[in-house]
Amino acid sequence: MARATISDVAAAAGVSQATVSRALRGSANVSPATRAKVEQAAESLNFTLSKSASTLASGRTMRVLLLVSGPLNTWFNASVLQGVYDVLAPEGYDTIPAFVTNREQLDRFFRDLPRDRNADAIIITSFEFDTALHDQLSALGMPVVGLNSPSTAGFDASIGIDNAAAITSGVQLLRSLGHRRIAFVHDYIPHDMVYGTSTRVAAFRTAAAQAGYGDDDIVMIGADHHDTTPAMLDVTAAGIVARLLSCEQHPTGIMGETDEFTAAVYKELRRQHLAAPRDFSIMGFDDAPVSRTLDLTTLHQNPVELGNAAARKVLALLRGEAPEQTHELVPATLVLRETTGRAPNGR
Amino acid sequence: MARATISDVAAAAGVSQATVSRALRGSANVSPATRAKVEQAAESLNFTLSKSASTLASGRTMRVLLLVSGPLNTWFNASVLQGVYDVLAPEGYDTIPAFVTNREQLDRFFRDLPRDRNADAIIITSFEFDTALHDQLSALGMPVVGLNSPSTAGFDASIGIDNAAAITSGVQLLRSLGHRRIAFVHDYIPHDMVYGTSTRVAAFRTAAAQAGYGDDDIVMIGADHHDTTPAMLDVTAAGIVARLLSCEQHPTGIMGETDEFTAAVYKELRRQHLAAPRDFSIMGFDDAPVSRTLDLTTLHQNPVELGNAAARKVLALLRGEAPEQTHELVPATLVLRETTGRAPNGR
DNA sequence: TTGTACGCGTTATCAT
DNA sequence: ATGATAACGCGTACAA
Repeated sequence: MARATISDVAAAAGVSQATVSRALRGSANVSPATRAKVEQAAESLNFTLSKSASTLASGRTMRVLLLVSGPLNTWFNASVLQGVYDVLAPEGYDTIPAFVTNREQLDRFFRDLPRDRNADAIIITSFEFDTALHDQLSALGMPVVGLNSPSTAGFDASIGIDNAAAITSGVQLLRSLGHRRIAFVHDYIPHDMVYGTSTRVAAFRTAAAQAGYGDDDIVMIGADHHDTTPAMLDVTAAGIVARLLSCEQHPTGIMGETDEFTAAVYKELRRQHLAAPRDFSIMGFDDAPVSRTLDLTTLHQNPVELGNAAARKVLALLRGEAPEQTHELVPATLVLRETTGRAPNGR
Repeated sequence: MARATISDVAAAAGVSQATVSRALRGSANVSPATRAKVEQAAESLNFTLSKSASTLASGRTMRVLLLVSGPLNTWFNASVLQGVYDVLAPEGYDTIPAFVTNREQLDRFFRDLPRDRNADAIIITSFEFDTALHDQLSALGMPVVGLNSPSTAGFDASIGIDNAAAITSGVQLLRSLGHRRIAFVHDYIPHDMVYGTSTRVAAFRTAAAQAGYGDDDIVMIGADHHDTTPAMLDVTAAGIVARLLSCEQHPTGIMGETDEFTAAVYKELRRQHLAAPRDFSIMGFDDAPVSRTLDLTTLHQNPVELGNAAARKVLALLRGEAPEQTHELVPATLVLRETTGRAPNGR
């Protein structure tokens, strides 16, 4: 059985192709009677419109790209995908995930994007762009919405959490608990600056200074490579803890860039027979599931909702409307759990 | 600047459209000289082939659907997606994720799939199908590959882990450690049987029986609802632990259906001042990152590699070849960590 | 409200 | 190896 085409349906319903097209897409100017006839004919012929043919004829692809930084199987990226999918799918849009791992891939991605005509819009998450890239964004010729991008330049709309404010509240928590020396532990920061990892690092620096910590009271320790395999994470964490504990007078307040990373550091700390909050305080960032299972104090964000919001902005832009809020900054709120408490005596 | 079309390139290169098409797709029968001319013309006009137009003309969409059971933001599903993407993207295929949460959505999905002509193949993960669905699969009219599906019926190819063998090895571990009574804790099993959650439950039952456990020595405890939010997970786990500990003589060997679920149960157990492996042994399934952070004994599987393999089978099928192995069953291997040990005395 | 007819940008068939 | 041309299946002015 060859596939039914729109003209088969037209013939079966006794109307023209154009009317079938209008009826099936819920367009106006179709009488209820004809619409019913057409729908029935389509149903009995087991027919739906071909997305590719529609795309070719209309110019709309009904697809939106989701470009994430790094692998798709992290809690954050997967949750954003879920959130985007949730609002796009009911509207008939496909969500096409993509990711790049280095600057070269990113450049090629942006170069091919506009001419491929394979998507109507793009959502870009967690990228740290230099100005050259902002120009590329504008040249894309389609709506571009940013998610947790440090700058709004080049984006038609964006949503993100207020990293700076969140980290400030974290720093202030540690200070109010009496921690005289504090540390920030973070992932590897690649030189080509594709990833957005440095926003929180910078935020910690300034927050600590503002809270009155001197340069000697702050220690920043980053991973020295970018191998994210679980096994390597433990090794990385071990190295970080070694550096942490070998400070002349080691920090007792620790903030981590993400919950996953913090969990590894925390684990190594326990392996050294140190306990939180007895011997130190430690807090993560994200409120990922692992922070719950560890009762880790953290800063809450909801990537599913960020994805929802980004997708809604895309939809508005695609309709030619302005999003309710063009550039939105939502707070990440402190969640107190069991790993933070008063600084140990004498520190 | 209007977009360049294939005929613009043809004109610029001084050849016909047909030749441009052949040259740009790396087809045979194009002289190196013309190919170079064409490529250069395309480059200078900033041209690439339109996927939609190609699809319409050729019938190939260069897209494959990935249907997962449940949300995309679980470790397993996100990892499968990553694995599929990794092998499909270099070949020029888009990976389109989709998921359904109940039987009705699933039926509609399958009904619309063949007539939408929006994908060349489909990968289906972790679904428990009844026979009616197997027929629908065959009627899809495109390659269908299964991933961790309990049966191979209806699939053109499949890959999955050997749940039964893995669970048997887990049960035997507990028995060899001296646990006289054992329990299996698992997620909610919906009545419409869309999810594949029952495979491991059934496997545990038979493995326990074969290992010599009597009916009174086995306790199965499932969640009584399907709310997977992190906060509810803790509540669910609390209920399960309550039931576990209020048994006449409670089991000391516990297996969980997944690491995530097991982690929640384990946490509640610790909250009751019970410690593993001192008071009980507990093991998970999957070797998800959380099992590492908890040093949880578990059964290892690698969903990224499963995704890779499934995608490779799709590619083979699409080329009209037979996959290297049509139906593949890979072992899930026991990973001994810190939460299992000899049964407490007197039990 | 409905129909006519053209165009969307390729691929594929058949010549040459 | 290359060129002409007919599909591919739909959207959309424009006309009726």
